[in-house]
Amino acid sequence: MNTLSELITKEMKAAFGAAGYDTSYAKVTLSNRPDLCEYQCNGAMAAAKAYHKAPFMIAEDVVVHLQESACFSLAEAVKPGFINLKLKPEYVAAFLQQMAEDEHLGVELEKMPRTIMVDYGGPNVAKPLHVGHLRSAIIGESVKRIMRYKGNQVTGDIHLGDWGYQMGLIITELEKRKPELPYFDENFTGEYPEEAPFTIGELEEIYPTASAYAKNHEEYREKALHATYLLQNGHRGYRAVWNHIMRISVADLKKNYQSLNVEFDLWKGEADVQKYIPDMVQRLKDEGFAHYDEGALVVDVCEADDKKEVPPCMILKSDGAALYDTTDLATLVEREKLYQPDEVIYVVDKRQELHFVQVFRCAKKTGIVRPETKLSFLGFGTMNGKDGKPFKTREGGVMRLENLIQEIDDEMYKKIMDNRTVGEEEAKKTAQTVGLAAIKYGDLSNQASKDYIFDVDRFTSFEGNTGPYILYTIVRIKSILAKYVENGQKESGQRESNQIEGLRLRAAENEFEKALMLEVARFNEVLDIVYEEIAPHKICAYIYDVANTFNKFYHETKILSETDEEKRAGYIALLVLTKKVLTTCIDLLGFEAPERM
RNA sequence: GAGUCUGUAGCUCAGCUGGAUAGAGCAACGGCCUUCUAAGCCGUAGGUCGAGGGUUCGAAUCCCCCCAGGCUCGCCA
Repeated sequence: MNTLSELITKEMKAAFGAAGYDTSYAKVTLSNRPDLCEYQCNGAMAAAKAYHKAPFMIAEDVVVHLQESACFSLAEAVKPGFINLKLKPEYVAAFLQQMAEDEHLGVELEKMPRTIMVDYGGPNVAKPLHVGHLRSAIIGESVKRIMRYKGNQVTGDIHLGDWGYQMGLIITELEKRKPELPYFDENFTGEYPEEAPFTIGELEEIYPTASAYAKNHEEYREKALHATYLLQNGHRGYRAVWNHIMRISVADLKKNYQSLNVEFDLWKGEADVQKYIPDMVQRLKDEGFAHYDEGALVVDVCEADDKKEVPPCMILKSDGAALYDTTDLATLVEREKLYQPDEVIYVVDKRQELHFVQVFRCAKKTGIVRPETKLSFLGFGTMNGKDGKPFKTREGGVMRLENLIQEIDDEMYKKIMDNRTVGEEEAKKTAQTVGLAAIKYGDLSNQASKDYIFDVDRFTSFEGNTGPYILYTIVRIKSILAKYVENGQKESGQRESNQIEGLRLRAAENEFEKALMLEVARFNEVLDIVYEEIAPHKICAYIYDVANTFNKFYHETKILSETDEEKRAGYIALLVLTKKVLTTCIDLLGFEAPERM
């Protein structure tokens, strides 16, 4: 289905052509002067030079051909050379009707669906999630959903950090505490216990303890490094411990991500791709891509038009160990082998950009991915506190994600209990739903690539451009629709479940209704832009506009008490569509609306 | 030092493939609940768009140059 702008532009092109001007000047855009018109065309001014003619005259020539148009109620030439446009209410209503009947609300699916992998999340096993993990999860989830909505085959991969030094630390600390465990008995040949020797709580305490201790105790550090080495080289007991760590930690991570409404299709990690490294390294050597430089094995990735020197991609350290370049390349090896993605999107901290430039270039150059595979880096900025510095707890430590969420939920719960008389159970659940929306909307309404300030007070204040405001608007609509159904049942005594579906949109009769219709009609156009630019924040901007326009309409219009039955049904049809647009959008952002709040 | 991003109202942010009077929200001040949820709506006030040049009929937007700040710059990830 075309967008409204496309349809209008088509009309405008015909008019430009009929008036004898090139149709490329006929682009119509949303008006930036809503007091004057709904849409506008600035092409006459651009065309003035080419035709050696005053812009206003060109505009007048064009406008003549628009007077009989089926879609414009107003088409006038103004001052320097603007063409101001207003749409016929019936035209807009017909457009919305078509949209309402379309399964995808008028959004065109990708004609050539692509296989896309979104690499996001990236938590480290055995370390608690902290606020640093929040943005990747939130943005990545939204990106995944947006790509999917357009009809692509999308896979979300969490890319666990499960193969590093932290594992050696945990093993070392565990051995120190419980040396009697069979994992540490070199002569043990039996079955290791199925039960893990620690709980998730202990695990989370072991890592920071060990990490801190290692910093001050060289011998301990050496031991941990050695343990890491042994683990990576197949030490049977350590491998068994590693399995325990993984099982417990992943279960906990799943729980945490679930509470964020974040869902991964793949739970792959660094450990999964270690097996590809030897062959990959060998091939890079054999085919002459890699060479030794200062003792390390590297692949040059600088290019002729680089403005600065791009350091080589490092494959092996001087001591022969793999590092993160290696792992990311091996991950691409596996992805190519198993999934052949057309595109891989990395949703990671923007400070890692150089690393990914190196990896992407190396992967392309060495044929790890096909030349046509698109590798995209979607870097996000830092989440700062009110002071503009990276977000910390009051004590200056790293804020755990759970605590942050809890803090927001508590605030929300208080607010809900203050405002309404809802049961405690419902209030608790609603608080979580609204709290999550507050956090996600607060994040996603900013451009992903920029740093932003996470202000708990602002996000929990729930006024203005916030997630809760959006939810409140949806809840209002739901409430009206529910009452409409209820009233209908009372009047007719019937129990039709679907009274609000299938009602026809009517031409708007007042400016508030029309404004809402025009806003809702922009949905497919906005989604195309969001998709092309991978810009979730534009969804936020859009639904904020929709919510505002709806609330104005709501304020000016008596919906349920409207006596003209057809008119009332038309309102309901509009509300149903508005609700669909809003709920679809928040679903793409990764949160949902409660029934009441 | 090099590269890169950012600088818009007191605060937080849109707008940036050039267009009419630079938009929101918060904070401040003033209105609107016997009527579909006032977590709402309406209004007032608040800006030499970091500075200076340039291109253009027209610049927050494009180019140049400064200023300020963030981030990155081979053996941690």
